[in-house]
Amino acid sequence: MGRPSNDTKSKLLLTANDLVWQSSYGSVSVDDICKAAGVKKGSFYYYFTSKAELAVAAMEESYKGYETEIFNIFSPERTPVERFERLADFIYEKQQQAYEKYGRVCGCPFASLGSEMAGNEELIQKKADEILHRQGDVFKQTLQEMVDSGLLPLKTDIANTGSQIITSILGQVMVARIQNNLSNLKTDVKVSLFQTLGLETHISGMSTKPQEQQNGQ
Amino acid sequence: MGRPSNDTKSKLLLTANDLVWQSSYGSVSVDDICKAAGVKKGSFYYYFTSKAELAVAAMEESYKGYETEIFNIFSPERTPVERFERLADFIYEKQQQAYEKYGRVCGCPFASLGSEMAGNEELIQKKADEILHRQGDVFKQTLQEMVDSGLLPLKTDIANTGSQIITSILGQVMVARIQNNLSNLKTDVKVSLFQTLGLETHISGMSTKPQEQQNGQ
DNA sequence: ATAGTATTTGACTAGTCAGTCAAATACTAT
DNA sequence: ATAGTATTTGACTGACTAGTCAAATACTAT
Repeated sequence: MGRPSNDTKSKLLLTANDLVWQSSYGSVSVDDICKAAGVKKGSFYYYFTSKAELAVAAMEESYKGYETEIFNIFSPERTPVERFERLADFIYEKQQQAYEKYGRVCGCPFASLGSEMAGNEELIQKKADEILHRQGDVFKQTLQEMVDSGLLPLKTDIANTGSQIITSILGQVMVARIQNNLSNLKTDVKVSLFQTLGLETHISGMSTKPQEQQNGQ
Repeated sequence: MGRPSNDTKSKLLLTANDLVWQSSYGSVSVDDICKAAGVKKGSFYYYFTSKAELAVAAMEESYKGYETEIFNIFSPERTPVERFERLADFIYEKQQQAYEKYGRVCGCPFASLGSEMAGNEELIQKKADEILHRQGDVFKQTLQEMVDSGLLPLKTDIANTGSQIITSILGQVMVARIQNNLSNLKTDVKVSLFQTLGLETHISGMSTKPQEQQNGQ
């Protein structure tokens, strides 16, 4: 030992993300993260000065990956409507994957953590806020395109519509976590997205509502 | 000492609610709650068997108060539209009061706590879920009235619309907490509410959007 | 007054928490 | 091979954690 695997830091970031996403910042200890990552605590404090600093770094690391997928979904090759359709599917897929991996609906890692620690750790709150803005900017850019191309009325309040999209998605994802139930997410994200945009939903297999049941424990 | 003030239990419930709402379940210890309530730890465990049990009891206690206000807002004396208008104002007022009292935007106490502990404390998750349903039922009842009276189209999916209302509000309130900023809440809850209902907003001083700034720290 | 009960108290666990540190180890450049 | 540096280790804090308990105290009914 001494100076081996240089992925110690990224292993810590990934592990922290996993554990906090499943449960919460408060219920995951530095020891938990170290044990799960196979790293000794001394190493942890070689790379990070505090638990909160790790959390912020993990948020950034995780969001960077998410962001490239979002950039891809919102690429100019797609029509604006296709982008939002793909977004809705993407959100569902992410939650579905997390469900398979962790055995429960996990919600939005950034918003959950941001909301949990908003009153205690300013750096975490700020990072969550920043991520919200980065996400919002992507939406607003496409909304502007839609206004320019006549798909949306000129009087559209882009900033407001953008944050409506974000809040609506976050609300649905948070409720899915609380209910530990993905079934509402499957179609409703798309429905409310198109309703917010004032567009008709002509998507296959998407009437107004089926209703299933699924609930852990 | 011995058998004095019989409000020990309710003082604990109230204090727990206050502290957890401001910060989080994980960052508030039983000692914190006891100290703030002026109660010794022995007494705490005379009334509650665990921290989680207290949290659940505090949620119920707090929601009961909230619920009577909601029942009032949704009383048959008001028209359905008035009810939802009043609801939006009520939500803003609550957050405003909490902001004045605690110095920060606090969000929804039930959803925040429910989301935080969903992966760790099943009883808390279940209680949050139950509260979501109780709230949803009130909405759905009024939505049914609106369909019956022709205010909403017959084909309206009431269950879906009801949960859209809830998720949209929760999303907005959570983002307000993360951003520690109430200004978007003031008009946007009403706007998105009426948009979800497919009704025009003819409310005084409610165009689409002003924009202020307010941010602690 | 006295017996019984509800409530309070404070001292007590035993484990966990975030964070520290000096020493050991492995790599890199010379 | 050797000197310097990056990284790892494990043992160590001291404060805090949720929860326990026997004894003390205050109320209620008689």
